[in-house]
This record gives sequence, C-alpha cells and structure tokens, in this order.
Amino acid sequence: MYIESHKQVAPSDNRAEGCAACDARAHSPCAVLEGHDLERLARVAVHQHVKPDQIFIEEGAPATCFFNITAGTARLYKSLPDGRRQITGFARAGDFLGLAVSTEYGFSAEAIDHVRLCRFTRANLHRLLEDFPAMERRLLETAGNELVAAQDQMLLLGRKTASERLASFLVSLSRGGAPNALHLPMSRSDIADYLGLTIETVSRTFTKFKSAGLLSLPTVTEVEILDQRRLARLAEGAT
Amino acid sequence: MYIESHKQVAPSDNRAEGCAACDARAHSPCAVLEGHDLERLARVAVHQHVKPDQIFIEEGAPATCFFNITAGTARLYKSLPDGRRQITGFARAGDFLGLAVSTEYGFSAEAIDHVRLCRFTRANLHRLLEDFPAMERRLLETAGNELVAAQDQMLLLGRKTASERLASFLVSLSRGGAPNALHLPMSRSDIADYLGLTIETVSRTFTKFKSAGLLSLPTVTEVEILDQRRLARLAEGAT
DNA sequence: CGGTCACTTGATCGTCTTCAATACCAGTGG
DNA sequence: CCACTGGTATTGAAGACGATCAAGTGACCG
Repeated sequence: MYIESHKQVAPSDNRAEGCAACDARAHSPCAVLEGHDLERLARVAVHQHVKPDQIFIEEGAPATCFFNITAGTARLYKSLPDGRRQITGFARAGDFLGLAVSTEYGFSAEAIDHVRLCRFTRANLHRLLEDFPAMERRLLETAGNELVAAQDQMLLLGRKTASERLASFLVSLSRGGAPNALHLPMSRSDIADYLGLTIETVSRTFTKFKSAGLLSLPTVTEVEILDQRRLARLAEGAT
Repeated sequence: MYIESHKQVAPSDNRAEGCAACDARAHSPCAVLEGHDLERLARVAVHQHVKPDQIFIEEGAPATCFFNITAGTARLYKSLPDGRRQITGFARAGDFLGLAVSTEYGFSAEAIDHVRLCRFTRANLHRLLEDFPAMERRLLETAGNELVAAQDQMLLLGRKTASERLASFLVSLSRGGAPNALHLPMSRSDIADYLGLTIETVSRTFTKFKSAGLLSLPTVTEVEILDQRRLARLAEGAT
C-alpha cells in the first residue's frame, strides 16, 4: 500500500529531490531555501507517515523535534484531566509545529487522515536557522500570523454565539479553497472541540443553516455553501 | 506632572542611557543588545507616554509601528461590530506588540493605567533585526511563548467553567509576582472580557471564592490568596 | 454631604448542555 | 440481496450555567 511503502523510508533515503519536489514547500518556511541549501535541509529532515488517529506529539512530553506537515490534516489540542478537550487548530500542508521554546510540548497533535510530515531535531533546526536567517525571518512571520489567528479564535470562543462560531469556521475553511464545495476531513466531535461547543449543538446548527438556505450537506463531510455573503456576515456577528 | 513631562520627550532626546537604564530591558527582546548596539537601538526608539484609557493601537488601522511596553499595563482586544469585546491579553513591561506581518493591526491596544512604551517604525525594526540576529531569535522565542499562552487561553475560553476561568486568571497573575497579595490594575469589566464572562459572573465568582476561604479582597483591586494550592487545582479543572 | 461610578447582589430568562432515543451509513456475513 | 452490527450524526426533552435585567451597596470626590 501507498502509506506502508512511505513508512519504510529511512532518514538516509532522503534525497535532494525529496525537498525540491515537496508539494508543501511553497506554503512552508522551507520556501526561502533553494539549490544546495535545500539539499542540506533534505539531509536533516526525516520523512514520516502518520496514520489516522495516531498521536505524534504528546502534551507534556519532552519537546525534542519540530515538524512540518507536508500532506493531510492534523488536530492540535490541549486537554483537561477530566477529558475535556480544546482543539487549538488544524494543521495542514505547510504548517510548522513546535515553535514553543519550552522543553516540553504544550499541546498534543494527532493525525485526522493520513498525514505526511518532515521531522527535525531541535539542534538541527537551530543550526539551520543560524545559517539561513531568511528562514528565521519567515518563521517569525509565520508565528505572527498564527498569533493573529489565535486572537481571532479567542474572540470566537469568548464572545460569539454557536451560529457565529460555525459560520466563522466554514468561512475560514472556504478561504483559499474552492469558494463553495468544502470537504471536512474532521468529525463533528473535532468541530465541536474546536469551536468550544458540543457535537449536538454543532449538528443542530448545521440543520439550522440548511433550513435557512445557507448551505446544503450532500454528504456528512461535504458542505456546499449556498449563501457565502450571508454566512460571512453571520460570522462577523451582524445582527 | 510626571506624565506630562515625559510626553514632551522628542525622539532626539533619547540618549544611550534611555535604553541602558530601562527597567523593562531585562524582560524584553532588547535584552540581547549591549554597549553601542544598545545606543543604536536608543536612536531609533521613540519614547511615549499613554494615559489611562487612551488607545494607542487601533484594530484595522495601518500597522506602521512596533511597540515595547516599558511600564504600566495595557489591554489588547478585538471587538465585534455590535460592541462585544474580547480581551486577548494584558501587556506589561517587556512585552512586545505588533509582531503581525499584516499591513493592518489585528487588535486594539489601550492603556489601563499610565503606560510608558518605546515605538519603532517597521523599517527601523527590520533593519535592526538584520544586523542583530540574536534579537530576531529572541523575538521568535517570545512569539512561541505567546503562542503557548494563546493556546492555554483557548482551552480556558472553550472548555473551562466560570470558577476555573477566574482561578486560572488569578494563578497566572500570581506567578512571577508576590505569591499571595495581588494587585489588579484592570477593572471587573476587563477581567470579564478577558475570561469570556460578564462582570456579574466575575463578581459572583469572587464572592464564592471568598466564602470558600480561597481568598480575601482587602480592597476591590487587591486580592489576597489564602489557598494557593486549592486555587491552582481548581484552575486545572480538578473535580 | 450628595453625586457619580464601579462593584455587588438578587430574580428571571435563554442558550447551550446533558441525557436519551432514533436515524443513517458502511462494512460484514448469512 | 438483505439482515446485522458498530460507529457517527441527528433529533428530542429536560436541565444547568451563565446572561440579562434590575436594584442595592460602597468608595471616592467635589
């Protein structure tokens, strides 16, 4: 199988083409590297496959590595001792994980579908950043963007209603993809834990949106947005 | 008056001692600079005073400057068109604002008490970072730490109860200060908008904590924590 | 003192949660 | 082909937590 074959790839098998041909490179911090700089990156990057629902970062574990997602979608989350879970984000191709300087990971990461990623040790990344300040600059920009996204999410979680939350979620997913037809790789439970709601409320709100003619659900994972404008206004809290 | 006199300080008045003697330097990205590097920083930094409730960053306005708080406390927040507000954080001495790469500020910032800050233009900061990679490294670390804090706050807003939220808030304030006696520079309304609650719920929860013997309120802005351990357990969602 | 403003307390209400039942879909085996 | 099964999603009814509306208290200041 496709997945299995990739799982066998050992670090030493990474060739320069491994990075040069990477689909995710354009949206990644690695985009700033070229030519033999890229070859050097390829030498220290370990490719890895993660199967659905497999955890590859565990909250509280020693933070030894950084990750760069190259395919698939992962959920990033924090948990409370009694099991309550907050998904802090969904990581997709090009996303960089593990920026935290702490010695321990501050969140867990779990594959939703089949995920491919590049792994670097902290030491390797630091050496890389020393030699390629452009990459460091790029990482700083990325971090800034994530901070902005985090603030948006705080506004959502602290002050928006259930309808506004789901609308915001769908609108942000629809940006950068096909404006209408959306695929949701994550379950209702993931959406609920991302929006600070329960699966029942998420489900009810989907139903409400269907009745209001905002969208249709051809299948449970496919969303067709029928009224982008109204959904966007709802997301911003229009009365 | 103290504040007024500082308001008159023009950029050219900044001397090297202005940065070398800065109280906030130790907790700031500037900490990595020394000697004449620090003098260069002082030349491009504009000192500024901001009076209580004065807005110095406006959400949506062109992002021309970066800021470094040197004294006082500011609230950072995002708003919805109907006035709902989410405070995304409180900035104190040493905190760096405006990391976002976007051309517009993604949040507003307002002084709570008397705030002193350093202002840099984007161009100046970029030139500075090019010459002092250590400072860039430090900024990246800072951004990482803020990202971690943002994720904690998402867990709080999405999944914690009112009591757990207030307990988390007090515990995080008590870290790094005197373990008990806390001063709250911000109003109940600020606390509410930070925790995603209303002022009434915040007030009731304070009363509940008093009754439970967790803390006392010598004055409305002074909190004495009586049972740090129990408060910390409550903050983590212990049943 | 009287006035203002922030905070506190009380009573009621509503949104979302919880608990429970039902529907749906894909996969399996008779 | 169809019944059976397990998991996920949807729908329904009841309940709870925090919000809202409203009144009361206290501190600061002219």
